[in-house]
Amino acid sequence: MAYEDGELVVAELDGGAAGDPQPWQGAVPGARYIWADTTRIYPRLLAEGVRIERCQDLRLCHAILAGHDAELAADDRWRRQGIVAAEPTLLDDQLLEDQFGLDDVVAEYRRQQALVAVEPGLDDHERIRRAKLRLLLSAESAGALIAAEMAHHGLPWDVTVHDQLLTEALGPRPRYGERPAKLQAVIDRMITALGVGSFNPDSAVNLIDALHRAGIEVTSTRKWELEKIDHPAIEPLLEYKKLSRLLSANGWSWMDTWITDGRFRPDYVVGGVVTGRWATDGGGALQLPKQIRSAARADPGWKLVVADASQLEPRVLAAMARDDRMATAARGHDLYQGLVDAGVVDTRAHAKGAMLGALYGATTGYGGSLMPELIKAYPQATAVVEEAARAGERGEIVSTFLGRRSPRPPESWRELQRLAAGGDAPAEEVRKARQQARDWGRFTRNFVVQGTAAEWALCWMAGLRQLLQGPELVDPTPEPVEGLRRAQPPHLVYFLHDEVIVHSPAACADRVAELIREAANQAGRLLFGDSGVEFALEVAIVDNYGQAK
DNA sequence: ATCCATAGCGCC
DNA sequence: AGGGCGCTATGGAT
Repeated sequence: MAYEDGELVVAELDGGAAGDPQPWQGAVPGARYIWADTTRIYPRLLAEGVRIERCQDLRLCHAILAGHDAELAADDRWRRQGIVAAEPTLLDDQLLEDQFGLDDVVAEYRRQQALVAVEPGLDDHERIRRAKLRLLLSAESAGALIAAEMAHHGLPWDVTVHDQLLTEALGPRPRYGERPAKLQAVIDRMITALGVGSFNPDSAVNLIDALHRAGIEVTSTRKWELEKIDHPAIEPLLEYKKLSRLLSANGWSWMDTWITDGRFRPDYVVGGVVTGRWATDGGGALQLPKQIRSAARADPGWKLVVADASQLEPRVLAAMARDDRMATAARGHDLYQGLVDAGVVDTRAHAKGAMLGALYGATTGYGGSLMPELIKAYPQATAVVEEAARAGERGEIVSTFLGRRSPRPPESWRELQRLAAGGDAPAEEVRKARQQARDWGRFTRNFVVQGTAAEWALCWMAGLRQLLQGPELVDPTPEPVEGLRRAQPPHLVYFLHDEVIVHSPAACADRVAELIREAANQAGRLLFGDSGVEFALEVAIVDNYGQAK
């Protein structure tokens, strides 16, 4: 079932009848495993205690390369939908095996390699483009391994603490179908204050109707609209919204569904966002509210090492744009303060507003109004996002630093642009077309920075994962007494765009913190070489996640 | 009963 | 006003 060719090791998706010896009796050291889909294979290996050092995930790499090669893109067997159904069944497994034989895996690998190989006769520009793509393919594939390993280990989660938090906020866990006592009390307070009789506060229609009957003129029930109103019912209403959100999104049923054996195991979806960010499939791991983070607790004798990159996106922008002046502002720990110190803006809040405005495409507010200042001070960096926005407005594709490409605007978008460009289009259509073009421009503007930041984060994690396998951290003692868990080295357990958590034995947590910083520096150099940009981190060694930040 | 869009809000 | 997501509940459509 395994095919070896130098460093190339091809592993079939699955093979043989139940009971046959599996192809992996252990990982081949140093080998790069080439396979169709990490999510299909690696969880099973991890369950057997097998850890892989490197892989190439052909499905993920296909998705990236499809933006570069039309012929490859046309082979839609490799699209995610073709490989993983929402809920895979045994039939899907069978179809998959019929669809992808070993030959298909080898052929796809060869085809992908041909697109990124450095061959004689290529000019410098093309060599660099290919080298970046190779790095992106490795980083994405490493991400696939890391996501599976995170799911395997899980974020340590204390359901007792979680239950206490919920009980404190909402009252004791109610019987099925009932409202927690404190939640009901808040509703009662609100209804009394409104004085219009009982209604269902979960229904936006009922709620807005009740507010109107009480003489409160609102057009929506959004928090920020309600906050402006002076009425005794507003305070309990906002409190209700907060509590009901906690209950429905991260309450007891979430706990029952997502916490098993004291671990939170969300399904990360590598490359699940167009920009290259990860998504999750269930569990909402990327929206874990601060309210309940203290339930994420290290095991006894262990620590959580929590690290997040400070102002990652502005730093990434400075590095990818080779903007030395912005790199200088990023030299300190606080890039926004750096902008103030450089005399570009007067306050840190303004610096942050201006920076985020540049990244997201603000046109009004002080974010928008400070753009001229920012452009004057940092022409290099701002040109990168401005050009990306202009390209998007023209319907062009933009690219991250390593070469992940943005999607084409939809056909309906192109149609409207063509119509508006025609000359005799109604003024209303022209206005809509212009609006739509600006919207797409904001998307492409943000794409290049968000996507490159995602690449930095992948490289950071991939490097860290390797450093955590260093001999100093891996306990070499043999398996202890039967039934006891083997001593584990520190391992990644959580990822949130620009933040990681490592679960580490307390004794080596300090060293882990150093390695996280080292990995951040390495990632910066790996992507951008000697850009002069520091990738500052906030690192905390804590017992629970709530103590960080 | 099931699908889909929307409102609203959590995270970066 | 702005970028990217996922999740829950609601309510209309099928």
